[in-house]
Formats: sequence, C-alpha cells, structure tokens
Amino acid sequence: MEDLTTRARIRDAAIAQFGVEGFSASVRSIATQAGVSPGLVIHHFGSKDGLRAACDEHVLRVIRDDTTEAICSSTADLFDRLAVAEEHAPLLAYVAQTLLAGGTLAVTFLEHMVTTAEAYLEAAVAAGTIRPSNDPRARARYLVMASVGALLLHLRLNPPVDGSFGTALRSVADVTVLPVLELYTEGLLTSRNMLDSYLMYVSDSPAGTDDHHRAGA
Amino acid sequence: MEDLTTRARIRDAAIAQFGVEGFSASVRSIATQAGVSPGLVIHHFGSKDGLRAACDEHVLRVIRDDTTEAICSSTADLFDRLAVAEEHAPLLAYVAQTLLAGGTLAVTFLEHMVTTAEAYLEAAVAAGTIRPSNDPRARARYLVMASVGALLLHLRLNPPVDGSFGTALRSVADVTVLPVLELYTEGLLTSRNMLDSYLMYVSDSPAGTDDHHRAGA
DNA sequence: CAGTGCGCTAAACAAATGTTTAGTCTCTTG
DNA sequence: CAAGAGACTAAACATTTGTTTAGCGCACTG
Repeated sequence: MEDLTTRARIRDAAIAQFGVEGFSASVRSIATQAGVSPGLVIHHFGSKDGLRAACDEHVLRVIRDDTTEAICSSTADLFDRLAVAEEHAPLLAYVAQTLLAGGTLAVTFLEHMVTTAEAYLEAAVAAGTIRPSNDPRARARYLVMASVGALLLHLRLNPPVDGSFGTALRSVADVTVLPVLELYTEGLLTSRNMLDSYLMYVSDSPAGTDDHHRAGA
Repeated sequence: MEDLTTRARIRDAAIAQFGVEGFSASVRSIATQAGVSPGLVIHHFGSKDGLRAACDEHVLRVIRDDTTEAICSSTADLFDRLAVAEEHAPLLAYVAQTLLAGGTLAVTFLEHMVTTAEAYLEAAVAAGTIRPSNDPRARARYLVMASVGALLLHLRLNPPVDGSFGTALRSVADVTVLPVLELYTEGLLTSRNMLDSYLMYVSDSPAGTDDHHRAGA
C-alpha cells in the first residue's frame, strides 16, 4: 500500500497535513511526515503553491473518478451516507479546509454540488417525492450551502479529537437527522403568510439586479 | 470619533485587521494601521495572544451590551435585519473569522445563539406560529448551525470585493430569502414516510449514547 | 568505462514573524 | 526644578518560514 512514487507520497502527506493543520502547515512538517527533506518537496513541485495546486488537482480527480461521486449528492441532501467514506477521511478533511479557506477548488466543488443537487431535486420533483420550487436553482444552492455550512461549522467547533474523521461525521449526523427530517417534511411555519406576501412583493417590484424571483402559478 | 486611547485604537485596528485578514494578520500590519510601532502593541497587550484575548473580550462585551442582541436572534432565523448592523461591520467580520477559526469565543457565541433561538422558537410555538418539534433544542441548534454556516460559506466564496460588508450581507439575503421561506413554510418532502419511520426507529432502538430522541405524541 | 542526468540531502539564505532591549520624549509629582 | 514613571520608537534578536545552492550517490547510456 505504501509503494508509491516519492512524489505521490509527498503529495499524500501534504493532503493529510493540510487537512489537519490547514494550509498554514509548513513545508518542513509535510516533508517530515513524508520522510523526505524539505528541499525535495520543492524540487518536485516548484513551490508550496505548486504543491497545493497538485493537491487540489489530485483531490478533484479522485473525487470525480471514484464512485465518491455518490458522496456529493448525498451530502447536499442527508448526512447519512457520508460516514461510508471513512477511507477517504484525509481527502474530506482537505476538502473541508479548502472550503473554509475559500479558493478556486472551493467554488468549483460547491458549484458542482449545487448542480448535482439541482438535478437530483428536479428528478425528485418529477417523481413527486419533493415539492416544486419557485426557483429550483436558488433552492438547490441554499440547501447545499446550509448543509455543508452546518457540517463545516460543527466540525470546526467539535474537532475530531481521536483523529477519527468518520466518528466525527457520525456524531454530526446523530444530532442533525431529526431536525432535518422534521424541517424537510413539516417545515417550520404554520401559516403561508410570510411566503405569500414575499411572493407578492417580488412579483410587484420592478426587480432589482436579477430576475431569479418569479412568482409562479 | 477618533479620540480614543491609543490602546483602544490599537485594539480596534486589530479587530479590523483580524476581520479582513484572519488571525494570521501580523502584529506589524496592525501596528501600521493603528499608526504606532510594533513594539507598542506588545507593550500594551503583552503578546499577540493577549491582543487577541482583548479583542475577544471587547467584541463580546459590545455585542452583549448593545442592542446588537437583536442581531443574534434574527440571524438564527432570517437574514433580513442583519444588514441593519452596517456600522458594526468590523465587529461582524471579526466574529465571522472567529467562528471560522473555531476558538473559545466561537462556541460561546454559537451556544448563546442556540439558546436565544430556542427561547424564540419556544415562544413562537406557544403562540402557534411555529410548529412544535420532537427535540426543540436540537432543532434550534440545527437552524442556527445551518443559517450561520450558510452565511459564512457564502461570505467566504463571495468575499466583499468593494470592502462593504453590508452589501455583501444584503446579497446573501437576496439569494436566500426565497428558498428559506419556501422551506420553512412548505418543507421539502411530499410524504411523512422518512420522518415517521425514523421516529419509529429511534423509539424502538435501545438508544445509544443520548436520550434526546423521543417519539412524542 | 566516462559521463550525464536525476533523486535526494544537508546546509545555507533571505524574508517575515513575535518579542526584547535600550533609549527618548513628555508629563506628573515631590 | 529634579526625579521618576509611563507612553512610545528604533533597532536588534531569535525563530520560523519558503526557497536556493552545492554536492552526493546511483542509474542509465554513449
């Protein structure tokens, strides 16, 4: 399992180190964890930024290739199946750091999740299991942002003490499933007043910068 | 407006700088922005950590004292009134960084918001405007985590380019209001199957570590 | 076999960091 | 006025950072 190229070993060490320490992790700590000299990592990747770019690329590739695809769609939805990916723990930790740091990979990844979620929701609406929306794209975006945001916040406030990313995810799911299910099936409000008056408002107003909001039938 | 103690000026500069650059902002940059020498900031606060502690304390005090109290409760709920606090923009940016960094202030602040939200929800349930929950505390926690998480994520991915925190908040609200209102009034799912079966499941199971989940009437 | 390239290390380097030191200026206080 | 205290600065210090340099050892190649 450990007969990788030295370059790949450095990359994996970097992903792991970036995942737990954030992107301020030093080249030296990465080199140490990979069992090489600091000079070598820069010899292979040109610079620390080059190393990070290689990590981004690799993470993105793995996620796209692998059946990890499933993770994305389920994350946007429920957290249940997330714990499946215990094996990819370092990758997920890296992605979490990326999202918190907000780089190019972050928007790429989130946009991908939004699109996936939108397609999933559209299919579910067609199948009749999910209610339609006045702005499916905005709904998909919000659901992804809220789910991922809540997950990241939770992980930040309750960091995986024992180092196990999987158990941390599971504990998040434990506290989250019930409220999410309640909210998704019953909503929160008892009357339609706020929604209806808002829909009236946006349909009347000359619409500011965007034309997303359209009061449907 | 600018006739503050030098110490206070340094503190405010630090809050501003930490807010935009994160906590990796250098003592020198803070000193420059405050118009003093690097040595002075450490003369006043002992160390960079001391400075950060002073910032935490000050931010927390301002938020508790001020009528900014209102912000907390509304954040947990809708984003509308958030834009009111344009004046407190540096404070809010600092809080955002704190939450993203996950320190003591972060849990204090979030816990406070959860408690406030729980009380608000309970009152609304009593008033009949919000549906009851099987686990009010967990619901309040999730709503806060999701709202704040979505907000932080959005700000991270669409950083305030023109430097105006307020317009950034408003743009977040624009994209968020409709999905939130839809979700809160109609929910997402068309059937109660998932929720009901989950409630059955947790009421049957011997209950793992906690006894939060209780299938009510 | 000579040589050339490459993986790799040890050491040095330059820049930036938090912090310390020594000293200056100013203001209060005896 | 003398003395001391504290705000404040300029400069140095130690450490850590990313990166460079010089060189070693081994493989492959002519």
